[in-house]
Amino acid sequence: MSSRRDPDTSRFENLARRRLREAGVRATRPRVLVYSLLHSVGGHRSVDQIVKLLGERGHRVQRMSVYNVVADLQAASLVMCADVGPGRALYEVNDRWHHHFVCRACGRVEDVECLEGRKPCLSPPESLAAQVDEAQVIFRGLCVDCAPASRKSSYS
Amino acid sequence: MSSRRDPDTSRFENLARRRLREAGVRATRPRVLVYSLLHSVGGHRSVDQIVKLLGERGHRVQRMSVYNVVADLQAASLVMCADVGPGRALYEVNDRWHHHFVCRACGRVEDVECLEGRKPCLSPPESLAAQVDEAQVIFRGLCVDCAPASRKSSYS
DNA sequence: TCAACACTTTTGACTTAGTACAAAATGTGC
DNA sequence: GCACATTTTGTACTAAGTCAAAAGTGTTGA
Repeated sequence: MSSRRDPDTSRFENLARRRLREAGVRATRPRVLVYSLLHSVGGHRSVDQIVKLLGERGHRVQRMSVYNVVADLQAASLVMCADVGPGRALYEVNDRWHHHFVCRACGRVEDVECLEGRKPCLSPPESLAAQVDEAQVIFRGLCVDCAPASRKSSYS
Repeated sequence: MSSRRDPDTSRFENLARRRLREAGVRATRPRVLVYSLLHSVGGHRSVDQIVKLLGERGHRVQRMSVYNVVADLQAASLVMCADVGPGRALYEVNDRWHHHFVCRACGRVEDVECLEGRKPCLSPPESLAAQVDEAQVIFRGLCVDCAPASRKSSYS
């Protein structure tokens, strides 16, 4: 039924189905929908935003299902949770390892290229006797849109 | 009244009062209590944990007040919010700039020394045309207590 | 292609985290 | 010590995430 709505959508969904199978997870309806949505819209999305975006496209999926799905897809390394500080969790497709910049003023999140491009890109001090498999960096400051406004007050 | 409970407590509270004044914020009861608590117990504490810990010490403070207090103290650079991923915000005293290690299994948070020791310790790529004032790193993996347990399954 | 079965989704209620606002209280400078 | 603005308190509310049991669906093997 969804294949008749939009040619692009079905293309994304077929890709999603294949990727899911390859990763060893069952290609259920919510999983295909969530994964292909994240692919098509891009960016960093919260669970409720995913539910809303799918709803707008005519796909009713439960909130709880999306919570399950993102957890499963994260375990399968198909999506990743963007560390942007406390608050609600944001998810994105896991293509290339990267970091994030968060604007203090407007909350906008942008990707920051990782020089390494793969997971353990920074090494923690030896003293931490544990196995570390990833190091996410959060850059904070003011984005190009917000910087001028607050710079004005610094100059006064 | 609190000064008669515990000699150490009043010492922390006097220190806190002085620091608050120096930072230009009014030394109100909740602020003094929260700040001296964070100093004395150390570690990374959520708002509700702070309310509970204060309650156990005989100080009743509203949850809402603690939210206000940590926001004010953060603005005054007296406490900082530890970026440990989505979920509730954790606060700690702001002494030396450092990063965090979070255990995937038990959620434990540990401090990781920052080689620089002061705020913008990593530079973002030039392409991000914005002013960046801090870069927090979150190391994820398994802590010394959890590592052996899951290593077992990797070896099977 | 079909049936069986385990794995997922759905549902609704519940816990936890954080916010809004107005009234009461309190710290600080004079 | 007073006046006044700043904070705190209390209550109610929204948002975010979890739990558990029943219903439903994808996959495997015949």
